[in-house]
Amino acid sequence: MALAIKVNEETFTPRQQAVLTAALDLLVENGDGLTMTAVARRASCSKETLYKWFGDRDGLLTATVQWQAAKVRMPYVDRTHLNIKALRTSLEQFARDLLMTLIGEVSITLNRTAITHAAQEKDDLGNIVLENGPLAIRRRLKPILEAARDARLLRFSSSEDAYRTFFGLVVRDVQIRLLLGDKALTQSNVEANVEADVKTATDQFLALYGAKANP
Amino acid sequence: MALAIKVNEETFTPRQQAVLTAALDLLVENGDGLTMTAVARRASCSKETLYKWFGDRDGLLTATVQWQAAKVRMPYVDRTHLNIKALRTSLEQFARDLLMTLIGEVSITLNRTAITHAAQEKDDLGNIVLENGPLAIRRRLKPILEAARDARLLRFSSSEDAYRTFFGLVVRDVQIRLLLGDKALTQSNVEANVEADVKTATDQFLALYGAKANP
DNA sequence: CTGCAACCGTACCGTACGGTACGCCATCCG
DNA sequence: CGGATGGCGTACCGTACGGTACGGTTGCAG
Repeated sequence: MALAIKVNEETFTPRQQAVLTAALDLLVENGDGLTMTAVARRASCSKETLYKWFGDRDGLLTATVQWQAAKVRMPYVDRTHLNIKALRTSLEQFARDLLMTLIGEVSITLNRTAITHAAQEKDDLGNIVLENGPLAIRRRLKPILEAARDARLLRFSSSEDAYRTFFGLVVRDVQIRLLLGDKALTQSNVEANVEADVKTATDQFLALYGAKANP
Repeated sequence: MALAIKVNEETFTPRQQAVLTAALDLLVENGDGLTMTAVARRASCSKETLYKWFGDRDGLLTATVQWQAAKVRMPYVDRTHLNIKALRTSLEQFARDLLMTLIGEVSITLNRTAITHAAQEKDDLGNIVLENGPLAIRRRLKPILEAARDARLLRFSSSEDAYRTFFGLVVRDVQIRLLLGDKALTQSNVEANVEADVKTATDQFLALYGAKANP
């Protein structure tokens, strides 16, 4: 994963990370009303330093999103001992991780910021979030799906389609509703149902792609 | 709720609709860089008129989104002659409509604008888009699902869950990727696959919830 | 014709914010 | 101790944009 390397090389000093934390906090609190002055004040640094370190406002925004998005961790899955039980556990793990991540305030903020950014010609942030979100999941999940197919646990013609179906079954309309600020979907509300949703999504996925169910 | 009523009563004169069209065009072209001056120039009207008609920038934005979002039309479905074939056709119709709508530039723009708006404390636009998007679909689809259940064509315990599964199977990761500006997902690219995706999603939904498949 | 209302075009104001400049202090090195 | 570097705080500049004011024009009613 080229991006992870890039992120790792782009190493920020602790002081810089403090600044990025301040920026992220402001982003989460204040929506995208992120001003350089506010970040400087929050981080107790001068604007001049911000510009020196990050170039301009976009640079600061990009650094913040990049740094934060890279923190998303995918679950590790042992591909060597794949049986139906292990597969189910792995899928549930992925589903749980995906759901828990994208209902978090940080994820919502990052996605909103990136989408706002993409509304202009700029697609930097969009790509960063994509790369560390949906596409990262895809990269991690696909090999497992394919391994499961090789082990005759799953059946599908396109692992791409299988992945996307899994994504859809897990996420459903939760993300878009959260992004749009649906007040009927409080975070705690959703969080309480994560386990049930994870189980349902996994069951449904296995019903659709499990070897037995898909002759 | 007050909002839906407001939409129906809030009837715009042709001149006002021309202004809203100009605003929407600018929104689509220019991202959310919508300025009052630009709208006035595009619509050949004075800023004073804009403020007189719409109050302030937010009012104009709200009117634009409201007016446009209300144009989304749901397919009509005959609930009285439900058999498995009619149900499948209806579901495909819904899926096609949903997909075609949300991959359109207008929908993407509206959603982006609403999400940007929701990033601030404001959730006006978010609710409008929600109300005319996902929630409108839900309102239309749920009765059909329940009728199909009554006709023993579908089996599920919660029509809410069934609806959300359908949504997930149809939309998958398409919307979020488009909103984030994924360059790998051109509109024509997606559009070409709509029919296949519609069929797949419907098949999968019926496999999960069809009476035969779900004993 | 006259008055009036609506509306266009434009000039104008105030503010917020991105970006820069500068003075001051702390730490470090010779 | 003295110069230099890095960084804080603040003041400042320019611009873009939301919002207002005003003069000019059209169309209509009496």
